[in-house]
Amino acid sequence: MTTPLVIELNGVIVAVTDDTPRILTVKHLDHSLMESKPDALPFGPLDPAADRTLELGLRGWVREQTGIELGYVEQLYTFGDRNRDPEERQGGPRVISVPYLALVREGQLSVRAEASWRDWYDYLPWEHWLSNHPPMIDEQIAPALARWVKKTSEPAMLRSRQERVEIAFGLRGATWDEERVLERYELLYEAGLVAEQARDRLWRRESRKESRDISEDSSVEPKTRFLGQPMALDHRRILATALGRLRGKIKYRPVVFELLPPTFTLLQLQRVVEALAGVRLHKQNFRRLVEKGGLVEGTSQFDPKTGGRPAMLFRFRREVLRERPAPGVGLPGATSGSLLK
Amino acid sequence: MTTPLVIELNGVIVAVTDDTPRILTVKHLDHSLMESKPDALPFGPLDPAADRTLELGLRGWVREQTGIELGYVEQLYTFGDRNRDPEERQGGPRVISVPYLALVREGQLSVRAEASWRDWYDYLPWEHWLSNHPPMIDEQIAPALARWVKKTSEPAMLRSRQERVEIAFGLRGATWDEERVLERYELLYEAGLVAEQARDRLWRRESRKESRDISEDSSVEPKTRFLGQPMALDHRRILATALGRLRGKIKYRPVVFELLPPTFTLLQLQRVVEALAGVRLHKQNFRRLVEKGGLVEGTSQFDPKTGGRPAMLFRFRREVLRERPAPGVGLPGATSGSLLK
DNA sequence: TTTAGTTATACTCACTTTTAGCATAAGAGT
DNA sequence: ACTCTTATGCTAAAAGTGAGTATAACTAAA
Repeated sequence: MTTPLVIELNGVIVAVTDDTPRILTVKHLDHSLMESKPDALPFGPLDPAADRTLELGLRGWVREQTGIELGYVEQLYTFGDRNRDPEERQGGPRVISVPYLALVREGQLSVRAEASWRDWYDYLPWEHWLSNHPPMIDEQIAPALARWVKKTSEPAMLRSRQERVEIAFGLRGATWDEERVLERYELLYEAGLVAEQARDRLWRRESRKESRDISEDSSVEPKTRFLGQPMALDHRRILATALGRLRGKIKYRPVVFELLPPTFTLLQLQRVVEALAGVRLHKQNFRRLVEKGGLVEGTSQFDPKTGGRPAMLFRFRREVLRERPAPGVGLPGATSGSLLK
Repeated sequence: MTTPLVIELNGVIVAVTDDTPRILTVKHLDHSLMESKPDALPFGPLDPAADRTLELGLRGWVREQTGIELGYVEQLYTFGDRNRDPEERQGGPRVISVPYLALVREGQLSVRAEASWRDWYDYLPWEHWLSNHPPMIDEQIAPALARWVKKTSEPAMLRSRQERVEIAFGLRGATWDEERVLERYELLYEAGLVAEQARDRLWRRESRKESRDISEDSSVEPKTRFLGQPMALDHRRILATALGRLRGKIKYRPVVFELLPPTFTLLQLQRVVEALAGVRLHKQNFRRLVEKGGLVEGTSQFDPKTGGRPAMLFRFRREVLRERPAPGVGLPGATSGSLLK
């Protein structure tokens, strides 16, 4: 008698419109105790007999649930911890999920009514540094995490938690690393600051058999409101993985262009990068970098609707792939040093 | 009647000794037509009932097959294309494989007799640029790939192949990107330059049912010897994935130290980086970079066995994690540009 | 005990990149 | 004509990089 196994495919479908990064969500029938149906990513199981590749399976589910035919797609990670899906506890199969990141141009698509575009910072508001250091971090996150750190009595664990918190959230002089999105989400989850943790705890209570799963001090924060909009299952963890990956990738591969029309102004390009990285950039230097770096080339067309002087329209310069080893847009602190003899 | 599904866990276990990167292999019982048993990575199926996480499952298999208890471990990718495992064609279950990269310190380990350490460049010799541009590239690979490119008649396909080849192998003025290891292996596979492709083609012939799987022009090169040592199943593809990932990662995360003893000389550190990247570095500048970059700190101990002046022993400086967003060792061309406003 | 060979480490110098601005250009609206 | 807005050109100072020279501290052979 073997335990059945299911591979679930998830799609994090990203577009940037109006300088806002958005993801495509669907409604999920949740039999949980959460008030309303939480947002979910498009997802569905792999059909081991019919789907020739994982990616094709994913494309099929996305087509069916949202009406979109995906272009650029990239595998993110494989989550396989037991009991990520609560149905597993009620005798369901072991579920392994394989999420994909997909980049599309929102304007050129129409989606099913069941699906809708949401600002991804609604789910991960602490990642939004466009205007400034989000006050939420100092006002809610830092104190709550400090309490959580102190909840453990073991000194080694305490130091480890302390270090994780400081590095992840750039506290006490540590520098904020915009790529550590997943680390941040997981800390907030462990510390009980996101609604999903409370939900999963309830499920854990219900199925008392595995009481050791209830870690002694991962408890719900009483006075803190939960942070950000929750999602179904572990979809927010997947979203965090996607955001982290994308923030990393734009630095060394020209993926931003998947989110832009074939021709665009440099400010449009900059806004997309900023929206993803969650950081504001220096306009003149950005221009110099992408232009001199050979990443784009001017068409001789102009965009008259800029509000000021018309901007030249640029296009992605494919040849850069031959010329430079890691063509991306670069972000603060990217200078790491080169040492060829 | 559902098709059964199996998740296979693979470990690419890396150590660097004598300035040579090595991987741990085991013997694989292969019912194929290949002369002798090909080398394999340690691997085994996930037990959906017993293994709480994928990583734990992997650690178990590695322990059993090699006698090693793994430390640093990182998931690589999930390969799910149908018929990667030839047994699938003979009615076996659908196999999805999830490989992990593990870094260990070889000197401190003793492994089972069934397992053995192999130079990873034996399997991927074209990646070895330590002494110079490997002659194999110009003498065998470039001409063979050029023939393969021309085998297609469709112009779009031809251009696409041409571009892939040039970018992957740094031909015709393109720059060699040491991270594109997987791209290179896959090109060689498609072009029939590695033994695995010939083997898989034979299997494909045998099970005639799916004749469309035989792509018209992915044929075995007649006059060329196959390149590099073959491995079982698709383990060489997995190895290529691992090498590419590791070459990327040393640049922005301090993973090299997982391969070194707690204290080491700067030359030891440099040799490990060189072994992985397959590139030689400038000694004085390397020293400046890791020292000023805060990646290491001197102990006041010295290593007397250097052959010349004794070298100071250094240790990894953990605090760098707080200070710098992406602490790694840096390689040629890493200057990408930073644009904070 | 020189002397040659080997590795370590300090320092320099000529560039190149990056940061942070200033300044001008070319449109729209009043 | 004036103001506001966005685009784009340009530059000085600071920081970082690539390639070497010079010196130090050891071992082993002459």
